[in-house]
Amino acid sequence: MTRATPTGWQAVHDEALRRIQTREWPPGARIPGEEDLAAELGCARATVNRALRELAEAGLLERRRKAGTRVAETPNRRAQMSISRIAEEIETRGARPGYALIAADDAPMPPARRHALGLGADTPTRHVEALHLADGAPYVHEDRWISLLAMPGAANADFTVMSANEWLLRHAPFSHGTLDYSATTAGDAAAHLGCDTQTPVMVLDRATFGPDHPITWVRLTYAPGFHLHMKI
Amino acid sequence: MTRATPTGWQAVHDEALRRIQTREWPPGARIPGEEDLAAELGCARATVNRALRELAEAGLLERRRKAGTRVAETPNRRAQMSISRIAEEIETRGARPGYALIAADDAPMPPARRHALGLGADTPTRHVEALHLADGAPYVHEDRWISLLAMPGAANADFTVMSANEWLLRHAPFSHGTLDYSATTAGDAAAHLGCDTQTPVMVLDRATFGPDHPITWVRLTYAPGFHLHMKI
DNA sequence: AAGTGGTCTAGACCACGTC
DNA sequence: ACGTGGTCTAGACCACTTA
Repeated sequence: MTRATPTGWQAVHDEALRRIQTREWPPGARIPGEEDLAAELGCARATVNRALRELAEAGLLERRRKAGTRVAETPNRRAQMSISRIAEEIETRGARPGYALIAADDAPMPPARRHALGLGADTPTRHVEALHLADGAPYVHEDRWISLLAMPGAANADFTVMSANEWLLRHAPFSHGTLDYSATTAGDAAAHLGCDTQTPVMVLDRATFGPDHPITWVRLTYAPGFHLHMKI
Repeated sequence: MTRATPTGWQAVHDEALRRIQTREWPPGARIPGEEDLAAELGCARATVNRALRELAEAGLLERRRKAGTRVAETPNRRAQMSISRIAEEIETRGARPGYALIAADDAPMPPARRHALGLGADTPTRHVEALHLADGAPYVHEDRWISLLAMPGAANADFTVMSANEWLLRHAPFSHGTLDYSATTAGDAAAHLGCDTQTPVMVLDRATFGPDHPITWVRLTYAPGFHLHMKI
């Protein structure tokens, strides 16, 4: 049976989503095969495949060869957030970004952080400490170590005008990384953030790796009131 | 010029990624068109399209009709995290999940939260308060309101054995939602989490919507030491 | 006006995993 | 063994956007 309007993989996607949400395809049920759906909806199998693949990536369907496609019982949805330049993040929040370098030196990297990044004890690093501002107010404190093995150019880079965050985004052959958010007291960053040392703040520890070497480890301590917003 | 091994869209994906990382295709540069790449790599244009589309979705390439494909100058990568049943989240951390209902009643929903969910003042709700445990220790405190307009079945559901979290995952026609993480003091949840009221903790405010109606609003207050881990 | 990516098609072969 | 999804192909038309 052919249908009137549904052409395009998005139409197939929406129709399948509708059937899932209306429980026409209840949780756990096996849905028709790609061939059958293509015939029913009047399109090619590749179009159905594209639509169902997106729904599977979204966690709503589970697909296995031979076993067919089933509606997920307890969908594991994925929340996404965009990781961008800090200045861009501030602009997105409708504020004017500012930046101030606090220190750029050779302060040693704490062993625990060296280990988290998988960096040998003898690998040279550069330390950068800075403050990012939103409309002139403290937004986030950045405490970073950069591997000079992966980024030799960081030894002579000038971080007074361009933040290490942006410099690395432009120059590092970034491949993958980990993010670790937690809540803690402001502690040493309190002086820079203009709050009490006991104030609860959000902290992001991030390790970044290139295709061959670890690149950088950074702790971002956000000012009180920061919210991490995501959509799903 | 044809190549030896590269068949399959993943091979094309990896080859393109390599050229980006080695700066053979430097940031900002325009890369060859799909037709040219297909000829060079010895595959069909659709295969190249699939590969480059994934790289564009990852934020490494920017594609525009007629203008062609360019390497992003400051890539906006997307970090992903899986949103699943709380019990599953606890199992993933290698602990035995536990659950205890604290209260299931008709406590009124605070106006601010009603507004965040976009719920009218007269829409009936059900309130559920519970504690999730990991290896017997407090893991997260759940404070939730469910719209009885969207989920009339919630009025009579038994939340003593199955948490509202899991019940909703199984029964709600979930479509989209927002997540909002922040750091605060444990406050009222301290008693349940076994910590001081002044201890910094991570809080997640989540609003969930179905295709037609708001479904639920929940505040999850995580025990001290909780880390939100993501990969990119 | 023309170039580029976006998508669809019909057919084919393959890989995997269940039966 | 065989059914199902995963992917590739060659060709085509279209949509968007820039020149």
